[in-house]
Amino acid sequence: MNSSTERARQAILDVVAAIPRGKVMTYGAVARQAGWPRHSRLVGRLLSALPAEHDLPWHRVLAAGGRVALPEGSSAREEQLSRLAGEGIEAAGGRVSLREHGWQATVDDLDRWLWKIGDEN
DNA sequence: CAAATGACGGGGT
DNA sequence: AACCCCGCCATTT
Repeated sequence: MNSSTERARQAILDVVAAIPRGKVMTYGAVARQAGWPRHSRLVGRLLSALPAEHDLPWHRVLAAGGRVALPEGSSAREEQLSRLAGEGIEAAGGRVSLREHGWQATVDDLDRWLWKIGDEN
């Protein structure tokens, strides 16, 4: 297995895991945040092949413009819409308002999460 | 090794 | 807004 790709995988999944409830990020934003610009396709590829046991908020990752990428009519899409609705994210017409729910992690946000700082603050 | 394949993105029409 | 087209990238044919 390719080492650099493996590092990218780790970084990308970390970013996805850090997206707060009620917030969303696009594939491109996740890739850039992970330090692998232009790798938006890789983000989608990884999310499409997640291990059976995972607690990643994959439903918070959307295509450019806030569009739900999963195929129309697929059960996976329904699952995503359901999960989004479950946390107050409206996806009318298969589209989420990035202005309302778009999230850009700050360095501090990531550090706080990575080191689990602020748990009792 | 060339071509095809995607949970993609951006610009142009 | 809806398409189309092309660039992008790891994998698979």
